[in-house]
Amino acid sequence: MTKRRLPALSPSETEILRLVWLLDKATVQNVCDKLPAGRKISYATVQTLLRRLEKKGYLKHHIRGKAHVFSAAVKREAVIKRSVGDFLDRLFGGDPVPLMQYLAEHGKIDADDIERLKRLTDKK
Amino acid sequence: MTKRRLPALSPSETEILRLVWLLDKATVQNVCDKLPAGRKISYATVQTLLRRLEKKGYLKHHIRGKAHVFSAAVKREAVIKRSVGDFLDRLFGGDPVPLMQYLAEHGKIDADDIERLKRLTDKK
DNA sequence: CAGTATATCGTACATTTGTACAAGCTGTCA
DNA sequence: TGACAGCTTGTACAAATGTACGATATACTG
Repeated sequence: MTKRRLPALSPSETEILRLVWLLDKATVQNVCDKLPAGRKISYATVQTLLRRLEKKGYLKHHIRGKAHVFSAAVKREAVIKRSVGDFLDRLFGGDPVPLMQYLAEHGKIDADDIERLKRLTDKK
Repeated sequence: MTKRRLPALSPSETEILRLVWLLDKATVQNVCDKLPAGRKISYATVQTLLRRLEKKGYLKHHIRGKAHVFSAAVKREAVIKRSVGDFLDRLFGGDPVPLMQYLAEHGKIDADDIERLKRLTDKK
């Protein structure tokens, strides 16, 4: 099994990668259209980011007409796992509990979220 | 109230900042000593990172003997809040539930934790 | 007081990141 | 078929990042 370590994701790359995941398959234009309203960033920049994501191994593409259609080259799960892991290490020394507490105490998650979550984990 | 927006933290800076928080007050040497075993990074590099953290406004220092003693210049809480917020935005579009879910599914957090969490948020 | 161990300071430098323009292809529609 | 809208490619470039050396300053120790 080739569990090779892809080059790290930069913040902006992560932001773009998330949108590709969301769209499943996406052209540069598609990604641009999905950018949050306030995000002022040019088509060309999105394109560069997608190019880099592909070079780094996170995306692949096929051609449709004259456009590139990008899609995930590695499982989202795996990327999330690593990103969260790295983040946890850096900010909390790897201990997830403080993060959870933070989320709870700062209203990032509310009672409803907990309910949903409870259902999710119970089901497992 | 001066809620100014400090320059973003880089991953390595975050890593070092966490150690200063942990130590409360720390010299370059102290930080080096707290680095996890595998982390190969020179004294000089740690020093640069601390310098940058101070320039960015996250740390301040006073002198003790010939050494600088660094400590937090802004509340850890505030930094955490922003870091987690940014991270959540980039990777999950701001929705914390998938993150919690990830934590849950990887055995980092179990049903009991969620129960406690529920109580925590209910009480608020 | 002079030497030594320990600090900081100034600086450097290759990469990565964020951002984007300009030039050159290529479907498509009139 | 020829022009045009829409894409990609090549390239650029300043700023941030990760990493660290060499020179200089300074507190202790004998």
